[in-house]
Amino acid sequence: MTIRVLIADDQQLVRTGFQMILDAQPDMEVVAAVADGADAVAEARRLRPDVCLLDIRMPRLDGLEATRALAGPGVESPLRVVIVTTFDLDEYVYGALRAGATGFLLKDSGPTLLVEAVRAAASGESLVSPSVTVRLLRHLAQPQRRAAPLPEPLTDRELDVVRLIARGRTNQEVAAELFVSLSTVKTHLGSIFAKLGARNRVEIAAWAWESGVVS
Amino acid sequence: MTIRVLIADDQQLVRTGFQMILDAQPDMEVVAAVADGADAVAEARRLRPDVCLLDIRMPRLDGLEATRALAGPGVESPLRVVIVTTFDLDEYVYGALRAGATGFLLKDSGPTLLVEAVRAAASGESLVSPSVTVRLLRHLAQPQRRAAPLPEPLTDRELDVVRLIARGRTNQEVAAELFVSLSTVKTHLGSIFAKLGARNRVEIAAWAWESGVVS
DNA sequence: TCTAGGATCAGCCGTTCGGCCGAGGCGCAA
DNA sequence: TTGCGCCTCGGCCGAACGGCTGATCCTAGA
Repeated sequence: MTIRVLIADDQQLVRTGFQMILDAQPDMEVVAAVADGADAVAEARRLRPDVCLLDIRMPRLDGLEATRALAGPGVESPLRVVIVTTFDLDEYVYGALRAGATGFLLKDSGPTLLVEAVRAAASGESLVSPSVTVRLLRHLAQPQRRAAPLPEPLTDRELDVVRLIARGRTNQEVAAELFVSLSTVKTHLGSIFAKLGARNRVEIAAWAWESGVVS
Repeated sequence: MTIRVLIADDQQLVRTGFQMILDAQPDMEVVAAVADGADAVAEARRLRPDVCLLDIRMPRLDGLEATRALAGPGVESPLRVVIVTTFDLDEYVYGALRAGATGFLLKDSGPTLLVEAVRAAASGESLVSPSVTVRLLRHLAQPQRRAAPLPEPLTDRELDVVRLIARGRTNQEVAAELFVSLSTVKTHLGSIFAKLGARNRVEIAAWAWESGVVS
């Protein structure tokens, strides 16, 4: 089963470079190599390749718009898109993910990663450049660490209350769901207010969302 | 500059396999290969390798605990830890990230990715298994898409109110910050309640956090 | 054994919330 | 011009919230 790849980049050298790397793989075949986003969308819809390698900076239609057209939310049969770009700006990365990209590669990644990224994308998986990944992981790990600067740790029971409060339950509902009385809930809430320094239940909810206690 | 690697896995075959792969690289050297987490922490502190490859399932101290000890929040000079495991459970992945891991590899990844992951970790970057990455990216892309299913679109002014409510402001404070009267705030809130189908202000706040209106 | 902390409950009381009524001004489009 | 939607404001009222004091029970640790 050969992996059919479409390449879109406005620089001729990059196109042929990628093509040589991929065609050297026994299980890959470059079915199209175009120079702008509009052509990429047209050819991709016609040929339906397994993986589309898209540059971001392209004439007529940039790579993010093209990604939206090929793999964005609402597209009925989305294609696998790997964004390949020189710049690892955060806005590019998140823009690409939101647009529906499967992978995100920097052009300084080396041929090994390019091949691996295409292979991963073809099977519905994702390979992202290590230098980009490290920032993404920081993003994912961050909200959990912000849970540290809690002045005093909440007890398990208090966390139960916090989770329900954060979902919009009233004290009465929290009491019912935890099988305790309204008074008990209010007592726990009092401790939570004191420990978090919150002034009202919404501040408790906001803390819960920020710190990852609920998600 | 050779990359010094520590391997921790309770299975002898896995240890030697990893060691052979890494020692075959001209720029890598395995400085220790241990069978449990406690030894891993001790040896890592003594030898201070550039990268630690840790399995999750290990006797005495599991990989996540070991990661916390070597790279967790609060550690003064954290080491680079790559988690290598058979299972790609979500709880493992997020647990590893929260514990401070730099990378996350599955054992079915192939030698190429292992080498690349070590190289990435050594330079402070992150390489994560493609099958894991695809789920992480979905997590990152998700909150933006969930902003769509709002029953009726809120007006700009209503969004102003929502943002402040979600941060725990009282109606009085919202009024002051928006330079309007308390009555106006309550009117806006009424519209917001109707449009979102919320029953109380915390549900408004929860919607705001989930949909990405505030972050 | 005594003690400290967590979980459970009760009542009181002032404040805030949220629903409901009504009203006026403004800009835009039919 | 006549709507319509949005923003602005006021008052009323019941329900929910949040602070307070005080109490019992249980478990873990000194």
